[in-house]
Amino acid sequence: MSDVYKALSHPVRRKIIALLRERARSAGEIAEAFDLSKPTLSGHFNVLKAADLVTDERQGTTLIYRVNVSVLEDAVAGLMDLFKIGEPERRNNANAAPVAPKTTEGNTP
Amino acid sequence: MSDVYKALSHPVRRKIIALLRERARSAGEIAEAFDLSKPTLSGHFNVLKAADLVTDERQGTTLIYRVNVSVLEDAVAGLMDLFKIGEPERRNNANAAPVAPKTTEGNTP
DNA sequence: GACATATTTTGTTATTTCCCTAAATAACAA
DNA sequence: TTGTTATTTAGGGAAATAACAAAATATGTC
Repeated sequence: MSDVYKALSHPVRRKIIALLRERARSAGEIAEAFDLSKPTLSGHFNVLKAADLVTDERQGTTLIYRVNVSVLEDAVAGLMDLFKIGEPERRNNANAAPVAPKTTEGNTP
Repeated sequence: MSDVYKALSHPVRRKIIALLRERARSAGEIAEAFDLSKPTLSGHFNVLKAADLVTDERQGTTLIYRVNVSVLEDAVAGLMDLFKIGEPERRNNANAAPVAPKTTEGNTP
């Protein structure tokens, strides 16, 4: 799930998702939408697949890509949780109890 | 707004946001929560500031960091828009009208 | 088998990112 | 001014990322 943010960090990959959100497309179709070589796009597909944001299915010689909607929704939910949208943040009590704060992820990447 | 995804792509920066979401903290306080040097954390602060995800305010010799909640909420909204959550995606009509699809961002990064 | 099409993998290069130590800056106290 | 604390900037090295051309793989047709 941490790969999702990395996958979303590149504008080309975000646009690929936007294209696939409209309809499923072949690798070649997607490549036409960019001024990049097919190997470069293929690398972006791999990043998106590693993050489970897209799936591919072979139809003859072509590969059809689709978005994985549930993972997308999880990403939004995770972002909302990260920001705890809804609950107000405390304004400024830096002198409060020095309790170790609970956080979502590990310290040393 | 494109810097936001890049800022969120690193686990340390996401944890910084989670910490600041609990309460405002000084740079030193945040640094204590990680096994990284202060200059390294300072670099992460700069990325978060460039994305406008946090603000800082000097109090004497210390710098107090806070999350910028509105930008966080915008990021969630942008993500929901990217995925058009709510509207169902079309399943497979790759032969549909060849209209240039409207996307959110530019082609050549 | 030989050939064409669609896509990926491999190898290489350039750029960016992340981390560190050392030095610089800012604010304040003595 | 001198010193102390808090934080940043500067410089550099290792690793990751992104791009390309060329070669390899997969599928289908003749």
